[in-house]
Amino acid sequence: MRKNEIPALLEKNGIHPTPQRVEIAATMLAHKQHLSADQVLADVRAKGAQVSKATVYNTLGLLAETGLVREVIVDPAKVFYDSNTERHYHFFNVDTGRLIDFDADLLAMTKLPPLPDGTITDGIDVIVRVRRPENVK
Amino acid sequence: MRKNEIPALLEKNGIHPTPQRVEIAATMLAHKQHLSADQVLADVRAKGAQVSKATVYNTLGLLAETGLVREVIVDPAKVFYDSNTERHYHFFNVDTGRLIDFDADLLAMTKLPPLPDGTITDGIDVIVRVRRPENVK
DNA sequence: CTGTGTGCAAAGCTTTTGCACTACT
DNA sequence: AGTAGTGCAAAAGCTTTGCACACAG
Repeated sequence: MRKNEIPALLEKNGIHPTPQRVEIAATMLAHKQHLSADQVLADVRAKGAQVSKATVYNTLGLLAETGLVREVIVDPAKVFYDSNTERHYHFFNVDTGRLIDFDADLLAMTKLPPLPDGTITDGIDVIVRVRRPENVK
Repeated sequence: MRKNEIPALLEKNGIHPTPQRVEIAATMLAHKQHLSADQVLADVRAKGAQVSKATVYNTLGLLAETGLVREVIVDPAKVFYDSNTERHYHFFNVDTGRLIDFDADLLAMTKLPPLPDGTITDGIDVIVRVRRPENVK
């Protein structure tokens, strides 16, 4: 996604495109990637933009609400934001902290259990935790 | 599990059964349940035991390492510890923060994608996020 | 001039770390 | 006395909140 398309995209999703928000969204949406909040902060600062950590969090929250990015919760230490919004699941390498996508079609989930009463599905996360073999603890 | 069985259980898993650890393990393993660290702390304090938050964290970490409890990461705000160690997955109600087990057999996962090179599976988490219908944002 | 919306400093959490202390050898 | 292991106060780190400011009507 090119940066000059960002303001229109934000507007279309009901987000007022301020300079900080455009910068943050441009960083997130440049490629399909997984970034933590402080990686985003480092990236936008590296480009010379002046943004606070709080604004990064708030903006990523907005993007997540509108579905432009997705929160991935695998590591207690920090949330990842994923700019790949297609149906997919994740490998999480517990040794390296690295997150890798895999297409939802590669995992056949044929039946689902009955949902708790009075609820509807909001999303399904599948996390395959992997590590290197002979991992000496 | 009865409390007087706890010390032997800990010992069998290579954990020296100190009074604090026994108290924490007894709370966790009393029923199949999901507790956060500070719920555990509140419980053991309610029983009159004198334990610090740090010890609760360290002990839950030990229990998780030996497989007596399982970490469940669904909520960025806090980790849950699950005393149900059988194969199962989770519903997570995003409105209430409530976590509900469902048996692994209720979800048929017939194929798995090829793992990243040089890794082996460490575990698979499935989280079905649910919410109440007509949730007005 | 008033009201809505934005960005950020500061506060609030959860979790980790380093150290004093204990309990054995 | 020396050593290994334990519990906790304090530190660290991530995330949220409340407020000052800016801007539109």
